[in-house]
Amino acid sequence: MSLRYAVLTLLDIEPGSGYDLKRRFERSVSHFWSASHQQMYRELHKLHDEGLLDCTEQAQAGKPDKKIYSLTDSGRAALADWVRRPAPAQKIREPFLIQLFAGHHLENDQARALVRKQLDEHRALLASYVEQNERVLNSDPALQERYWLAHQTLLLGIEAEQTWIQWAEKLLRELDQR
Amino acid sequence: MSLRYAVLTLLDIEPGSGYDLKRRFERSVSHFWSASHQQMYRELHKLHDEGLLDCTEQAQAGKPDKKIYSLTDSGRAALADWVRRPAPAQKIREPFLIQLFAGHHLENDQARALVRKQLDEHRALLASYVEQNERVLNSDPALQERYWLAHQTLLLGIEAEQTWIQWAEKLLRELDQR
DNA sequence: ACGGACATGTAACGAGTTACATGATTAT
DNA sequence: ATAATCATGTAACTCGTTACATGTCCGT
Repeated sequence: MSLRYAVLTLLDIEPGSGYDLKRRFERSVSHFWSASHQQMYRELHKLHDEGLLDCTEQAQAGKPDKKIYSLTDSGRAALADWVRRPAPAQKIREPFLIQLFAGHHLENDQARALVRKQLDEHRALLASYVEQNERVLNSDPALQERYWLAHQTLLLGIEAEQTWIQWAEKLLRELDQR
Repeated sequence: MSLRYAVLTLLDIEPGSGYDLKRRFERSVSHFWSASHQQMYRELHKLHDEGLLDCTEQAQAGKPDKKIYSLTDSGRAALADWVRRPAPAQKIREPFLIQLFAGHHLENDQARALVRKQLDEHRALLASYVEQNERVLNSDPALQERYWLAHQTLLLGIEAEQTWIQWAEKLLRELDQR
């Protein structure tokens, strides 16, 4: 039930098409949500059917038509209502940690290869969050004030990645010594 | 595709029933995986049909019969094979952070209530991980050595929760000042 | 008498992934 | 020519949640 509110939140901040939304999920909220374009289109149709979104088609020169979605009054009401009810805690599901948990099947160098691979991915994530953070810090102070709470989510993403990376680096050092 | 390997891993360490497994998910791997009993039974049936698990029924005095599952040779082979292939990175989906992202719909005290609620839950998680950790540290050193890598996953869980809690406490202090 | 732990399941639905499908424009 | 970006979609499948269903034993 949360995807719909993620979509409503982004469209509330700024209306856009399914394609726009997909990019915004990748570039601005990837530290706490992800969704494929198939999910977007399905969700947008459903929200439109339920009257939470308006849709206007926009012709473009040299590009396919766009369907621009924006919140209706009942969409804004649904979002404002959901936002203040405590959300269910996320359930963690981390395949890599299953692999370590089954680690007695792994040779030392295989374990190191797995950890190094994850470490690369998490370092790349951290770098992209830090970059995003710099863009925020260079933006209009009035906007920064308006989206101050939203920005806190990015700071959590950064700290979480740093913790992860430190843990993995320590683990690699210990694996090297065995 | 990862639930099946989580199930295989736990049954590889020690055979058991669906009910046992459900408890072990809650008590020993909840820091990286969760699953309901319905998922267990479905997955166990599937793995049994595919020949990765053996099943023997065990009558019990005063309790319902148990179906004890254990890995077949091909089950162990499937696990050993999967374990060394890099797993896909987890996709984060955290409903609470959507709520903060839509935080311009929240009054200051509503935001504080949401954060405090999450903080309580994360503190409870941390306490349960710390308790688990103490049980591990008091266990047979030979087992600790055998499951050293598995134990590292718990240490990550603990550090991740500490990071989360520190972030939330700081956020609460800042919300108090506004 | 009632609730909690033990033990196993079915059915329906919602969420997420993978594969397939189409078609224009722009840059190499 | 060929790939990348823009733009929208369908179909089939797996995974995860919620609700329903049954029955025993044990403690209070």
